[in-house]
Amino acid sequence: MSTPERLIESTRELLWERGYVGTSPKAIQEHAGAGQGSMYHHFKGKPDLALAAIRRTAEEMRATAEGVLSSPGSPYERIEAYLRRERDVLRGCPVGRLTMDPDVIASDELRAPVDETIDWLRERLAGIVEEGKEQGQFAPTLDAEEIAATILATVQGGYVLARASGSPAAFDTGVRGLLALLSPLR
Amino acid sequence: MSTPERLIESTRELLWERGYVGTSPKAIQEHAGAGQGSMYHHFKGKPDLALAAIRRTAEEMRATAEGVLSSPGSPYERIEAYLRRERDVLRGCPVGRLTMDPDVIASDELRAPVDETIDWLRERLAGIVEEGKEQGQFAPTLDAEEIAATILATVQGGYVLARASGSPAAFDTGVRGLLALLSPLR
DNA sequence: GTCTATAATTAGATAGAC
DNA sequence: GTCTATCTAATTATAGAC
Repeated sequence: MSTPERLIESTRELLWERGYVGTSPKAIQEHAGAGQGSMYHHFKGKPDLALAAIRRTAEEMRATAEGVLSSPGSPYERIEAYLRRERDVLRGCPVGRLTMDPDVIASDELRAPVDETIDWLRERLAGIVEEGKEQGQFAPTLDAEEIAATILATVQGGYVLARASGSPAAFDTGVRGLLALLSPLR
Repeated sequence: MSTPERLIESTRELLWERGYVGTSPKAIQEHAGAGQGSMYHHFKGKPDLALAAIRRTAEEMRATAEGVLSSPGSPYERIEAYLRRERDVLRGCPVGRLTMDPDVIASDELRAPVDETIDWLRERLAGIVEEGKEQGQFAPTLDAEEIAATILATVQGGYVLARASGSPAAFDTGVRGLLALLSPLR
């Protein structure tokens, strides 16, 4: 892997684990096996490198979600597949965790990829819920945008519950509750 | 206010805004108007002070939640009151945000108050859902523990959506979706 | 109890040799 | 492109005077 590549990938991992505030250029350099001069040659500084890392993480998450959401099956089944998809629950969401970072939120540039990804996901889910309403799988009284926000919030909040308790179980419990509420059988 | 008090209150505010990793002893001292020597006289160091701050924040959150959840009304109404209670949405949850802090999660002592508070809240909500099932307000097929986890996750995740978009609206949208799914009328 | 002095380490970056 | 040297400020303390 090229040096810029290693720097970006290292930044992605450290951002996921320690957030922006908790990630120092030195730590990135050590993790990437690159010198200081090398880092500042390829990137303007920490924000520049973080932006590249965040953009890539956001892109990847979107691709993963699209893969699950566009799979065959009924709207309910696709939402279930998204909710039950394998996740590294205790590591948290690599995109969502950035919203708790004061420096990311303070920068419009760094926040943009986060905002866009979550917004895209919400719209994508809303479309599927709408489909489900048309097919009679979901009650016509439900608001697709609202349900989409609830689904996303349950996932993002599930990470919080799991990390608080130190076990992925809490995530799954919350997901099962939501699926029960959404279930077309009830 | 006494110096230790001011130090604890300052730490609480900074932890809420910048997290543990992003909060320096110096920032705490400046915010509290206390000198360095003063801080190290009253507390062993940053972790000791943070523990006092986190414990108090957890206690306060529990008291606030109990106030809303023990108010008169049906189970659904009390859950609705909890979900709709006034919040400083864009600041995030002062307890939940700590779960994204690597140093808090790495320390059993610092994580304990967070874990206990969230766990207590989940049990408290589960009891109310159970009540609702007994009264026929919620379907008997629902699992109270699961629904409680979903409610808490929706709240915690709502903060994430709101901070990503920079607007409290996303929080409210997710809450409305959940209330629609829980509604005894549907 | 509070203050100042001191100190080892890191953060975040620039300059310039190679 | 990568490296080392250098720099300013901040971090997280400890020591000891007042």
